[in-house]
Amino acid sequence: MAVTGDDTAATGDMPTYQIRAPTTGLPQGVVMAASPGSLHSPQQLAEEATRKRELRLMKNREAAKECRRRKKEYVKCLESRVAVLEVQNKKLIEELETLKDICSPKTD
DNA sequence: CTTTGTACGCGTCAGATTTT
DNA sequence: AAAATCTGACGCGTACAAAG
Repeated sequence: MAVTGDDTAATGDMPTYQIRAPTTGLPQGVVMAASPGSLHSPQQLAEEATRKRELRLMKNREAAKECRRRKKEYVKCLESRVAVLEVQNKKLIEELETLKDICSPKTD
């Protein structure tokens, strides 16, 4: 598969798929921590840390899904653009050949 | 039927980028 | 500057087709 570093950099065109969504709501019902000031025991602190980590993982999980979805869409866009350009290119080549024929000096 | 190769999606981490 | 968000890379599991 050979995955080596940057991709988009080569072409220099802005990856449209990385435009940010206006608002990122939490996936499922996520309750914020009860005011951090009210935590004391190492036990509670550990639980809080675990909760924070789980929340972060959960958010990142969703973010990754969304990121992949956008990228897939972006790739589809590029592919259809390629298809269009290929057709266009073919037509231009044909036209060029026709014009060449018309303009070529006759040998009689 | 089993093995092998390939494609795909997922969760996670680390680092870059953007927002506050 | 800190927090939040995004994304490339990696490893893992699953599905499926082709080969043996």
